[in-house]
Amino acid sequence: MRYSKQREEILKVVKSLNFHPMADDVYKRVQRSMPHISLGTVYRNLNALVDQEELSCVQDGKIVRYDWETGPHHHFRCRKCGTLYNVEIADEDILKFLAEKCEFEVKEVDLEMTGICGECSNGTEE
Amino acid sequence: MRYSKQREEILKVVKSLNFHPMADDVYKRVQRSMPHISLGTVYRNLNALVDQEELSCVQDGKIVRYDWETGPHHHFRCRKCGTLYNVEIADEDILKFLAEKCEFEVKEVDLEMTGICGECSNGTEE
DNA sequence: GTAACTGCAAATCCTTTGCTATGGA
DNA sequence: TCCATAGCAAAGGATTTGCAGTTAC
Repeated sequence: MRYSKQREEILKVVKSLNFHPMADDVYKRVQRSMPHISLGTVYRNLNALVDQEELSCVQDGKIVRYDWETGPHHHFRCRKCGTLYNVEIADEDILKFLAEKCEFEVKEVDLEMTGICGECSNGTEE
Repeated sequence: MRYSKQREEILKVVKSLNFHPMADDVYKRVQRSMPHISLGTVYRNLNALVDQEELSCVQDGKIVRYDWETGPHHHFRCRKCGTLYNVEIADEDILKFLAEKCEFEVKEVDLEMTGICGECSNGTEE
């Protein structure tokens, strides 16, 4: 893959954000430094970066969100604020657990957990 | 919600299928007995049935698939044939497992498992 | 009778694609 | 130079919505 200033900037933006942006979020951010960039270029590069495993992505309802984290990981969604958090749980533990519980031979798992995050439960609990 | 012949037929069709149909699959099937039904009506009724919890749905990439199973359950996708199977695993077991592994207080989990299903591994294994 | 529901078509949203121009190696 | 990549705009697919006519109750 050939170098491009646009792709470099797109990658930098996703890695700099502390949330899981959708393509349009990335587009708006990159526009600040590259006003002429097109949305198509953003989509093409995000897809390329996911293919190269420099980024990963999560399906969030109908839309795709991008994720700076490329290693195997799972997601926790806060019911209150909607934030999507990355959660690291060793896959081997989950697979071992599932081996006992599931009739199929599971090779890979994707977990989406839901609950209330720490931020949102502050003051509510204690 | 008022009765409608269309909704009754749509529900019947989803419950009769042994796969997870997308709206258009349902539309095509219902058309056999109701040639004038519109795709909009199918979408509206599928959404209504999910709201009423007479059906559930699964996000499958960009599209929504409908599911005759309304109780809590998970999904296993075969890498080879693409079939989406329903899997019943007691949520309490998973939540107990996750309580130890995850920093968040998980209230709900959604598992998407991947592997090769029995049908597809026949002959390959043994 | 009247609100909810239908069919139809247009609109919407996110995403991809075709095309010509540009720029990295 | 040459081909991958950019920008732009048009097309695409799944889904929703607006509206006028129809139907359940």
